[in-house]
Amino acid sequence: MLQQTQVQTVIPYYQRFMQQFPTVQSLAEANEDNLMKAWEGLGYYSRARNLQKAARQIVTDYHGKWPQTTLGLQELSGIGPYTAGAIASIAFNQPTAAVDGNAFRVFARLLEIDDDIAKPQTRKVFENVINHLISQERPGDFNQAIMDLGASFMTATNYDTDQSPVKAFNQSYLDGIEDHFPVKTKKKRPVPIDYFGLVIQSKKGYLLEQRPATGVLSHFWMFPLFNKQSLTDGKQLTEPKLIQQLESQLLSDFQLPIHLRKISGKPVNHTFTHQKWHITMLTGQLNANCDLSYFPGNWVQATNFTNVTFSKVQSKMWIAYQDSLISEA
DNA sequence: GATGCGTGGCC
DNA sequence: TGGCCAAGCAT
Repeated sequence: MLQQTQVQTVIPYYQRFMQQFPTVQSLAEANEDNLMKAWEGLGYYSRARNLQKAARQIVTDYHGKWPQTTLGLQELSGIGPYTAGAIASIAFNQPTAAVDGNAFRVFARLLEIDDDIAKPQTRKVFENVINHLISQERPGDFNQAIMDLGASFMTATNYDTDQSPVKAFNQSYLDGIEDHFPVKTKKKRPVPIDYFGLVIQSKKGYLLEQRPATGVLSHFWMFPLFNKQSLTDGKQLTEPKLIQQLESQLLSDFQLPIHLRKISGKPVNHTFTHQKWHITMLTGQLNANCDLSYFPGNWVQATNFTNVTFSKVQSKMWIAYQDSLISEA
């Protein structure tokens, strides 16, 4: 849970999760819907699937006994160099580095290491240094202390090194160049993508579509999204023309005769690490007698939405739709 | 080795 | 608002 996620965010999820799945065995046997529901809102959902895979590996391949070395631990799904080091040092007292973002930041500043921490190969530099410095007696406490330093006095921005207990060892601070470290190249901006989001209701419920097994929000059930770019085949069309195009596509591809209209209110925006979605919400009435079975999705009553795991962007679309009903009433 | 993968908080 | 950041990993 703590991979790329702050402790503050994780704590309530962790407590609920451990209550629901108290043992490796229980996690291995968990129902997928329950698992995803327990993870709902935490993000990076492949972590949940990998966690269960790892539990199943431990039960079946390791007969319930954890591997205890960094190399052995990395055989488990979802466990990479950092997590393996953290488990090996904290749980099994192995004197091995756990290099996370905190460790990068702390040691880059302490030792003025100017390798670009955005590059994968740089991790080896830090592992080498830390494996020479780490306490042989209390390796877990050592790694935790580094992470706590990085999360308190030596944060990425607004750090307060003057109050730090290790300032006397902080070379970049002593040299007055702490703001030069760590060196980290910038990430690309999220790519903007325009969608229509469809809220279509029949007597059987709202139409939800399952996203493919790969890519953003894989496996999640959402209101159907249509990429405007692929809808027009690259051509520039006015919005009414675009909506007409979508209507005819729904009819020809899925036998859904429908008149679409924009809902009131603002479009839904949602930014992921690499994509920025701008969703124009549409709704419309279906002909009561049309056959609903051609569209590759499910019709779900709103009363059953609590049983479906919603991503943040799906929640936003649902809220936007409900708000539009209120303001139009 | 670069890219994709969520969400929330901060300024 | 937009950019950056957060106890990274799989492909």
